[in-house]
Amino acid sequence: MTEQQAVLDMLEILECGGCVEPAHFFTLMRRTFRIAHLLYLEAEPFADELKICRLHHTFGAYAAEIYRTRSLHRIDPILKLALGGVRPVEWTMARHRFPECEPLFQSAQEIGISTEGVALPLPSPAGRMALLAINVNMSADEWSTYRRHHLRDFQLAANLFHAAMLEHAAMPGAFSTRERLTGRETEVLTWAAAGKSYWEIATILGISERTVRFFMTNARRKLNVVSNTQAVAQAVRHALIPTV
Amino acid sequence: MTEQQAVLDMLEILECGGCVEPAHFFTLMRRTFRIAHLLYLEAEPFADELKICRLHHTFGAYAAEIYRTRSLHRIDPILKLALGGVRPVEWTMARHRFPECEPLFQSAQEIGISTEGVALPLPSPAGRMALLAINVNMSADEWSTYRRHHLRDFQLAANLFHAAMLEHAAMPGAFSTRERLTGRETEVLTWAAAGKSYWEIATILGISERTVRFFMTNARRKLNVVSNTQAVAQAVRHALIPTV
DNA sequence: ATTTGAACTGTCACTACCGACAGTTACATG
DNA sequence: CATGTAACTGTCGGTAGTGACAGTTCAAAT
Repeated sequence: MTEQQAVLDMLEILECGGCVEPAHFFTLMRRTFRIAHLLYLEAEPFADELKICRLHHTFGAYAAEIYRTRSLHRIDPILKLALGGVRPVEWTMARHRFPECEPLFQSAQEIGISTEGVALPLPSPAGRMALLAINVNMSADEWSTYRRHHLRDFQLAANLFHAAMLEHAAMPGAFSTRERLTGRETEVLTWAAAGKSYWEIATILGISERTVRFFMTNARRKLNVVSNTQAVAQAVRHALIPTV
Repeated sequence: MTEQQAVLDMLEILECGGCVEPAHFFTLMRRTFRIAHLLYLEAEPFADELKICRLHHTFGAYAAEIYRTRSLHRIDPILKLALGGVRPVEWTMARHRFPECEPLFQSAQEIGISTEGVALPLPSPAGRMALLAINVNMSADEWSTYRRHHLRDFQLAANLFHAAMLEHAAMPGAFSTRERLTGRETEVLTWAAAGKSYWEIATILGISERTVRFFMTNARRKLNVVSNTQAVAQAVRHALIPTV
């Protein structure tokens, strides 16, 4: 019961935003739970590539070196599953479902890293994804029980830490200087994103082609872009127009 | 402790994917916890509008009617906060921070709905957002303690249910028929999304303008679209190109 | 009552885009 | 060796997009 109390206390600390340092969070987690290692990754997935935005972990430089030099990210099923879904990914489950990823787990064993753990997907707004991977030094049975009791703690802790990370570094604030688009500008952009030409949009909206171009020009100016194509890319990225 | 057991059992049921019916999930939640009402909303936010994709709740038709006729969605701070962030939103906190939303809480009291609760943001891939709102019939003190103990359960349950909903209806499968884009096609699309013309892209990539058009044509064909603008919109939506 | 912003329209000249024609080269896979 | 895929290039003719010129109308806000 005193353990329960420690967990609740830790979650309260996290919720009050008292933890934006990854190292601090990792220490807190390892002190509260029987966790061997932690990894937090924020990335932008596109096609089958990954653009890493933030990466923090406790596996050490040597493990990272091994992972990089052997290009293990190419076969890592945990990355694939966690950044592509919203459900917790059990490491052993991933291992059995993707036989081609054996080199990854064998490399881990080589350098003395356990192969039991779970990865929690943390979807973020704006198409980015993150994950918190938790690695434990336990037997399969032990882990099964431990996981059952603490997955909820892991999930909430991960969410709160992720929230703190996002709020902390939401600073790139390049989009605040943006003028608001009017209703017509949004409509015109929406139809352009659907592949309609000026003439078609004019017909759809029941206005003249010249007027469509007028709205589009205003939209380009407000978005600070040089072509309709770029305007639509911006609008989709910043969720300024709905999916049709 | 038997209550703890019930909670763990419920979470296990959810994790095994045994619950994709919202009504079923709501019943399970209300049986396991002291919850008055639940609401699950999946929506696509754009500008300050909302496109509702899925909505399930237990508040009843009358409450929904009141909410709609009085346009309470316009002032609802819970929608705004939960669909714009990743941190749990406490109802009373929202009420105090946004004085202009009083009509919402007064309407709730009018029809006998408690004003204590929490909303859990559930970010989804592809720019969509969802939330699970939990409404309880408790005094502020009671709720404070209850919430402290069970927020982690709510969060995990919400995540697992949300995952089940996404997996269940990911079927609109319009994008599975899509051919994979090659490296050059992706590059060309990326630069087009950045507002570059064919000539500029050709210069950047060190190839002829004709070749740029060749790649773009292939990309349009593969994406089944009619213009570069539409191609870029599609590519951004399906996360086929990185943010530059 | 004036100002502001959104919605709307027209013409001209230039540039960018797009489809259809018809190819070459290099590399991997069966 | 054949097949396939990616990367690459050229030309022609038509359509679409873009900037700069110069306006009107209507409703809401100051």
